Amino acid sequence: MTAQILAVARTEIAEHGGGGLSMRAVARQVGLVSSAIYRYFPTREALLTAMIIESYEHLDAALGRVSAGQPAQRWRDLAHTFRSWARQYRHEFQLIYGTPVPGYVAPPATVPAAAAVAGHFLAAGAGQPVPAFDHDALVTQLAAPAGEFAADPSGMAAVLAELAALIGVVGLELSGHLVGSADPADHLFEALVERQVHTLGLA
Amino acid sequence: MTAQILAVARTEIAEHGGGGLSMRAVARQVGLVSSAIYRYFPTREALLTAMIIESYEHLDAALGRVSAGQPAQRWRDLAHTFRSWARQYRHEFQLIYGTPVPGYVAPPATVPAAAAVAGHFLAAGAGQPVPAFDHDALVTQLAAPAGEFAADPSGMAAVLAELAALIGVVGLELSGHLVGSADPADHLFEALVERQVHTLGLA
DNA sequence: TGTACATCAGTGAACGCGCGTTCACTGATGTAC
DNA sequence: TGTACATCAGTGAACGCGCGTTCACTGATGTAC
Repeated sequence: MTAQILAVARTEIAEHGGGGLSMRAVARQVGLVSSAIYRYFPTREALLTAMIIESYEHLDAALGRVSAGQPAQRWRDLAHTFRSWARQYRHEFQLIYGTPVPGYVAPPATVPAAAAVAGHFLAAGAGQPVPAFDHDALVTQLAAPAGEFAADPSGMAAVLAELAALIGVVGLELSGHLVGSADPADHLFEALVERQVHTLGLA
Repeated sequence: MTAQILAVARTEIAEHGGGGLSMRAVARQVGLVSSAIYRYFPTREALLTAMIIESYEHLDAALGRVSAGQPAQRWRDLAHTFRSWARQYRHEFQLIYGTPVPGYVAPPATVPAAAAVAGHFLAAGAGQPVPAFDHDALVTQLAAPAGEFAADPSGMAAVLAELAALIGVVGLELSGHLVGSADPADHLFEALVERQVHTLGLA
């Protein structure tokens, strides 16, 4: 039943976005009276949190299917998988990386799920120092988190910046900001990824 | 009166985000009865559109205050101005670059305002070819739009990608995704901008 | 095998709310003669 | 200077809606003796 609710909630989000997730609508579609859903999720916020975690795991799983290999190729594959996933599940992407749902604060439970996603990119790209991001203050700041991922701090900084770039391009693409210039964004994305491989020293 | 409505709508968006913009709430705060606001904006969507355009213009004005100078320094200044503006007016930033308000499609009227913002970055950074983005298909795709901005097509591609990176980092920062790693994001941003100056060939 | 009881998934009515939008109206201000 | 009329900003009641959440309840299923 819980699984059924999550499944319906997923389609609801796919249709109306995270902000439009309604307990009553979900209950309706799952064949329950509106109050019955509170037996499974005590609050709208709880359901939203579950959906966010699910989305991270969904993306994590997609990235997990990328085969190991040379770092450069692995980075390319991860990047393209990321974009494909985002295009296919745009509302899930936006649930995770878009504007936070108003009035909602992500509880700590979502952090590990988010970290797992970043982990794929860190594992592929943050193995070695990246000169452009090798600045004292930055390296100091990232020393501890980089340790957790067995990554180089400057490499981690670079990967975070490049992951942000991927998210940025995909976000612009999905929300139509590239219409009239680089839409469809295939070529732009391709070139960006190649530039990243170079910047990260994976080539 | 129209101006007063826009001002109140701005504070409402600052507080509740674009999705939470309510005609009744705005009317209330401007001292009108709820129906009276329809004399000024025929529809919630119309008010939202006005707000989006205002936000672009607001950002455009901030970027316009960046003094001319050497390309590298100009790019740095634009980038930092962009981030400061986004941090100061986070909901306006998200109104523009965040998840589209559900059910809302940006009308063509917003396009020139959006282009003006991009124009600052293009003027500063897209003056010359950028080898990493000098791919046939991409250059062909961007030939026409680059012409409108008197920019080099590969330079334009590079600037679009780098602008997306700025939006991406700022977006992650604002939505708390960097907590636990590169938050506050000052150092990361600094290093990113420096890397961009290099990638764009402005140094 | 049969009875008494606890558990628990689901029901249905109700709460109080805020929303976007319409519509017939009032009443002040301005214009024309 | 005075009257008639048009304009138009703002009013107030109402429409129909969907929402999150609570609460006392029914009724089936399972467990204990």
